[in-house]
Order: sequence, then C-alpha cells, then structure tokens
Amino acid sequence: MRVAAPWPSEGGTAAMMSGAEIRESFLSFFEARGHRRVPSSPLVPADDPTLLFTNAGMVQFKDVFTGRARLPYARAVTSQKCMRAGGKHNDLESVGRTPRHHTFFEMLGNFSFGDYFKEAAIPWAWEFVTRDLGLPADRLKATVFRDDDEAAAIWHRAVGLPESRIERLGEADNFWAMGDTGPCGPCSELHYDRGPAFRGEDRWLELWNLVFMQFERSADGRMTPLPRPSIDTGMGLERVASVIQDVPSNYDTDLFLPVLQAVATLARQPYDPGPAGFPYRVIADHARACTFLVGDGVRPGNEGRGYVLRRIARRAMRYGHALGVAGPLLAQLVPAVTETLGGAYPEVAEQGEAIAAILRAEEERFAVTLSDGLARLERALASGGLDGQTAFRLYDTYGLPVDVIEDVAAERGLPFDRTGFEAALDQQRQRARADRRRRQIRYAATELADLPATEFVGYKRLEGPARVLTVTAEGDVILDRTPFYGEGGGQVGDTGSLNGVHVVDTRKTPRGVFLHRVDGPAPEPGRRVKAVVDAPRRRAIARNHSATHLLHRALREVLGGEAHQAGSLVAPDRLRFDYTAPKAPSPSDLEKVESLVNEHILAALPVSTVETGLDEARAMGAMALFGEKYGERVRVVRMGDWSLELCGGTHVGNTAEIGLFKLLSDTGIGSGVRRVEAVTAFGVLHYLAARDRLIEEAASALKSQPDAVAARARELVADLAARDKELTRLAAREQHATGQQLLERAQPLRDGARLVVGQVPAADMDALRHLADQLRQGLGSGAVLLGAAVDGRVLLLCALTPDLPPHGLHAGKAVAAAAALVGGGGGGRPDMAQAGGRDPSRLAEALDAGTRALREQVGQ
RNA sequence: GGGGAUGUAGCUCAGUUGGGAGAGCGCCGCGUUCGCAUCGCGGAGGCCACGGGUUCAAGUCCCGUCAUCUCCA
Repeated sequence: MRVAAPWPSEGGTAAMMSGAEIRESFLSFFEARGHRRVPSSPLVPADDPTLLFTNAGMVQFKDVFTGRARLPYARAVTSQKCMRAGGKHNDLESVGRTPRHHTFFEMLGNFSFGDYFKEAAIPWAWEFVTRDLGLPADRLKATVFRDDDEAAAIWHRAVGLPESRIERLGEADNFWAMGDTGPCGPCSELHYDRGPAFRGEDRWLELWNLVFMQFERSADGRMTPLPRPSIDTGMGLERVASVIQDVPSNYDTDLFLPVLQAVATLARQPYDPGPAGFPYRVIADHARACTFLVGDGVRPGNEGRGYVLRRIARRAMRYGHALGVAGPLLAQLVPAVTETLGGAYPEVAEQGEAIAAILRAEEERFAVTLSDGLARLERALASGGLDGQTAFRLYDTYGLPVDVIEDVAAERGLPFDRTGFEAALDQQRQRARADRRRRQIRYAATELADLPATEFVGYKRLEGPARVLTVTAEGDVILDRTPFYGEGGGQVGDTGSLNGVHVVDTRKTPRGVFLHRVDGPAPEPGRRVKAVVDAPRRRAIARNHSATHLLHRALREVLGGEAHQAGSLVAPDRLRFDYTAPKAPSPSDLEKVESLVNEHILAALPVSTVETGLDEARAMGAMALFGEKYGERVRVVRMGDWSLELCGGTHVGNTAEIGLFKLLSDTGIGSGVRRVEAVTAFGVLHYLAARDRLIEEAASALKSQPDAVAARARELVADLAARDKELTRLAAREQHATGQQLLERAQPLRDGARLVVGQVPAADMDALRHLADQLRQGLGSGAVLLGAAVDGRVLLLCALTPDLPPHGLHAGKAVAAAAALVGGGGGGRPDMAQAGGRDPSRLAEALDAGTRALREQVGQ
C-alpha cells in the first residue's frame, strides 16, 4: 500500500551533508545517548570459522547477543566495515550495474545489549532521520512484522506516524534470525520515498533496519522470550548518503566520486553515470574492497578469503584493461580510496603504500597467468576447435578468464560452447558441495555449544583442583576451571595429568571451552580432580613465547614497520614465526635481528602483564594484530620499554630466563610472507650439540680433526676430481685399445658391411655406448654387438651404422634375442638398442645368439 | 577442504609405445672489430623437485610427499 505524499520541492533535503559528516553525526547522536563508540572490527571476523567476512554491524557483538560474552557497557554505536561477495548473496555480477550493490560498504548501527528496547530504538531512529539528517517526515514510512503490535503502536503513538504509513509484512521481510537456532525476533524498517522521478523499486528505498531480538529459538522450533531483549540496527552509509545528497545512485555520492574520478584519469575518459560508466563503477567498488581487505591482513591467494580478494582484484583488472588503462590499476587507486575513507579508518591510511605494493604484485602475477593462458588458447585454436571442455580446461586449470576466451573466440568468428562449459563448471561445483556436506556433519557433531567458557587459572598456577563437567564423544575432558593452556595464539596446548591420567594435549574452542585430550580412562563427569601441568615443558614454552615477542620487535626494528606478524607457532622445543616482508632480509639483517634479540635477553628486562581495555592498550602503543577480537578485556605483555604486545599466551617473568636465542632459518612461504625458525635456551644447546656431533662424525669419517674438517674435505674433493679425471683418461685409452682389437677381428656381414662382436670390460651402459660409437665410426658401415658383465648382471648393446636398417637389420630385435638367454629383456631403436640380464655365465651364448639374429636378418 | 596443471642448465622452455639430457637467452675464453653492438669458434654449468615402486633399463609409467600456478567451495 503506497501513500500519496506532497512533493514540495524536487531538491528534497535541506543541508547537503558529506558521507563523512553523516557517519560522524550518527556516531555522535548515539554517543550523546549513552552509547559507547566502538571502532569497526576488521573485515576478517575473529575466531569465527563459519563466516568468511564481517558482513553486518552485529558480527563483532555476536557472542554478546548469544550470551556467551559480556561487555562492560550495554549500549554501543559503530560504523562497521562490511564485505559481501560470494556465498549466499552472490552479488558480484550486480556490482556496478545497479545503483546500490557493493562488495565493500559501511554499515551504521546502534546496539542495545539487554538495555533499552523498541520504546527507545524507534523514536531515536525517527529523531535522527528527521532532525539530524533533515529528511521530511511526510516522505517516510515504516514496516513492521505482522504480529508486532508493540512496534506498530510505538510508530503510531510515540512517533506520530499515521497508521496508513505503517505497513505489516510477513516473516520473509520482517523477521530476523541469526541461524536456525539462537536469538531472533521481529524487525522494523524505515523506508523513504524518493519521489516520482524515481520509478519502480528505486522510488521507495529501505533506509534503516531495526532488529528486535526478543526470542530464543531452540532446535525443536520453540520460541522462548528472552529475559533481556536486545536491539541491533543497520543503516547502509552509501545508501543514506545518496538520499541526503539527492543523487540517483550510491556511486554519485562523495564516498565514490573521488575514486571514480581517479579511474577516469587513468582511463583518460570522463566518467559517465549512465550505463556506459559500468566498468568505472566496478573498478571503483573493487578498489575500495581490495584496499580494505589487504588493509585487514588478507593476501591474494588460492583459497578462502585470499581467493575472494584475488577474484575481485582480477575482475577489476579485466575491466581496467578493457578501458585501456596502462600500468598497475588497483595500486594507483589506493590513494583515492585512502583519501576518501582514511579519516574514518586509519588502518588503511597508515598502510597505503604497503597495500599498493601487494596489489601491484598481484597485478603482475595476473599478467603472467593471462599471457600464458592466451598462448595456450592460441595453440588450442590452431589444433582444432574450441569445445566447452577445452574452454573449461583453460579456465579451470590455467586461470584464463571466461570473458577473455569468449572475446578471442568472437574475434575469430568461432562459436563459444557455453553449454559444454557450464556443464563442466557445474560438475566442479558438485564435487565441492559434496565435500562441504561431509564437513558440516563433522561440525554438527560437536556438543559443546551450550557449555560455559572454561575459567583459565594457568597464568598464575600450574596445578589446582577442578570439577569434570563432561566428557565429549571423542574422549576430551571438559573442566569448570583449568590451569592447562589451550592451544591458541600460536602457543601449543599444555600437557600434564588429571588425577594421574596423562593429558596429551589441550585445545580451546572459539567460545573458550577447554578440551583436555587424555591418554587413558577419562574421569567421569561430576568428579573432582587434581589438574597438574607439566611444568618444565610449560616453562620451555614460555621462554619460546617471550622470545617470539622479542623477535617480532627486532624484525620491525631491522626491516621497518611494514614487517608484522602473520602467524606463529610456539612449542617447547622451537618457535616458528611468519611475518610479512616487502623483500627477503639479507644475511646481515638476520644477524642483526638475532643479536638484537640476544641483547634484550641479556638486558634482563622485566616482563609484566596487565589486563586492560583494548582502547587503553592501543593508547599505550601496544601492537595489535589483525583479527584481534574487539572484546573489551585484553592482556598486554610488556618487556621493559622494548616490546608491548597484545597477547593471551604465557610468558617468563624476566627476559633473562630465555637464556639464549638462535635463528635457524629464514625462508619464503608465499608472496610477501616469510618464516623464521629459532630455538632458545636448551634448544640452543641441543642445536649446538647436534652440530658438534655432526662435525665430530665428519672429522672421524674423514680421518681428521674437527678444526681441520673443511681443509681436509676440500683436499679430498680436489684429489678425487683429479683421480676421476685420470681414471676416465686411462679408461678411454684402454677402451680405445679394446676397440682397435675388436675392429681387427671384424667379420664380414654383407656388401662391405662388417660385424664386430665382443665381450668387453665396460663399467656401465655409458661406457658401452661410447665404445660402440667408436666402433661404428671405425667400421664405416656395419654392426656392433657388445656385452659386459658387471656386478653379477649383464649389459648388452647393439648399434648399427645408419645405412643398415633399410636393409632389414634391426638392432632391437638382435639385442632382444641375445637378452633372452641371460634372463632379461630389452629393445630399442633399429639403429641402437640396449638390454640387460641377470645371468653372466651365459653371456658368450647370448652374444652368439645375437650374432645369429643379425645374420638371419641379412638372409644368411 | 575438494578437483586440475606444472616442477629438466642461472632464465624461458623442448624432450615421441620407456632405450644416447637438449635448444634459445645469459655466463666464461678465443677470434672478427679502432672500440661497441653483431657475427664465428670453443667452454663451464644438470641427484631431470624429493621419497618409494614397476622394469634388464625411468626425465618418461605407478604411488606418496613438498613447492608453485589455477578452478570450485
């Protein structure tokens, strides 16, 4: 039911706010109403393997809504970076064609965690939209869930919206749920009428969605009212900006125009807001997405998030190419993106150059893939047609984009077999889907969802009493509290014992439930146990973990601020650290790093840990990693004035306890990512001892002293080379003599062609071949049949001068006849063949047989 | 996570039912030239990714591992 409304002026709204102003006024509006202004969480959700990217404002508060986590505040407001590409909403093809599809966008939202509810959320939304944004009240309408009388009443009575402009919709439109189970509730949307100039769907625009979480849905579909209902709202910034700035498309707002302008400069053609501007819009959208993805730590790759990034980046490059842009496209657009959005998101502003470098590298890789693929396509076209199978192969295996294949085919006037291609692609999808189904079953099998987070007491104590809550199907023990560190942050899990039963590993679910894997009978649920951590092992881990922090800091000192952690493994016997690096460090860089770490070990820096809020931690200058959870309480580990890092791991009390640090290796493990491995304390001793043993062994094998090993080895190698040379010289001379003797005993074969047969003392097939070459030359025309006995085995070789095969002679057949007698087989070309066998005692007979075969071939 | 492809000289790559490891570029030396480019001659440089297996014989066939590329999720 649409409502007629007066259209006073087509200019619409009063003040022309910029995107940044809208964002800021939203944040401060709710801040003034008791909301905590929380920074956007990264696009990569922390600890959530079910979600590829943050796709809504509530993602970072998911655990709070489900009751698994608590925050020290009850109201929050955010401007959240969001990413939607692939998955359920496969919007990639729509981007740039419609006014409002994006891969990357910003979501404004206010949240109540069991605090206020509809009665406040609705009037505030109204107030903000009509007063702060200045949208005329008579062009707004609301939708509510069909049964939600409460919300309808608030819109009508508190806000004053006439009932004719309150629309009741069904479950599909106005009921929201996180999943099949969990919190859910009705929602209510605020729509804006853009006026008669806009047709169809474009006229009424959904502006803001208010979600009222008030039920908990259980597995059997029952809905229980939540004791403290919550609010989750979302309003797309780009969309609001298009309304406020009174432009037909999100792309016409100041959030996009500077980027489009930059694309236009590169393309040397002004941007056209109509259909012709489509490639510009795709590129601008993708440039924003790529910049933010890389800024949040995603790197182009072959799977998962990295693959999504790669696809988006390459799609943009294809369109860039079509526009005739020379040089790296996305890298050149990064500045335009950071200038537009860097103010609100300092993480991209600070990393602009590093982001551009990574995108440039991806562009270069793509150029290689493209030219290789085109060369293969040319070959395929030259050797016949282009069926769907072949086209798919080029796409699937060699990464040549479909549109490129289509373009080339069209240029040659060849048809493109789309059905064949789609069929092959569909098979590929089936395989992946079948696989995913298998995995989902594994996930569903976990019964841990309803358990409370385990209390971890292992920072201070290494043993203590605990109660067994349950034992999983796989035999993992779950306690109410534990001193065992659960694998996380790269640090491996603790081992030890529960009432004497050996704990072989400890892991932790993303929700904080600790799983103790035991080797033996698990204590039954309800039982009280004594939990004891293997203390020496834990101390070794702590040394390596603290050393990892020193290493991280030293790498940044030597390689610059662009180097940062990309992953790590902290085990009792070694540590592994992955980091991003623009280029490989030189050997002297690594020496510097190693010595910096050791300097700070010997400086005996006190290590202290404080629990604090994330904002305070940042203010202190702590290094926060990508994917750090924006929950409020974080642990900050400080080592003197040298290192300050967010970290949940366990550490030594003073860096001196690390003892000593030794780098073992530095290798590249992917584009822009490197890995160092190192050991500390006893690990260094073990390493040195192993090295010593190696040298001792080498010395003893060389019959020399450890100090003289190198000189002795050089001497021996030189000696060996000299002897080798002498030996081959002697062998060649001897062989030459043997050859001469054999030549003298050559028998006539046919028409001037002669035959040489003999058993010779050759060491291997190579020697036989060389001798045969010499004999063939000596004969001018003829056949050579040679045999040798080596190590209880037989080598046979037959070679003919090239004039003989046309007369029916065949070396392969002759050699096969001979080999049959010595228990072997063989063959080869007509002019050259070799064979082997296992019975040297019959070598003479074999040579006779070979000779007979050759004579038969010439009819004798 | 599941498919496909590739791995041979410093680089780019060729190598046929399994039977002499090669080309081009680069490098070193000599020659041509006033000198350089070019050209000619000569030379060095290879556990044919790694580990098993089949075979008389494996760069080549089979299995596994690793690395890189690529598609699907």
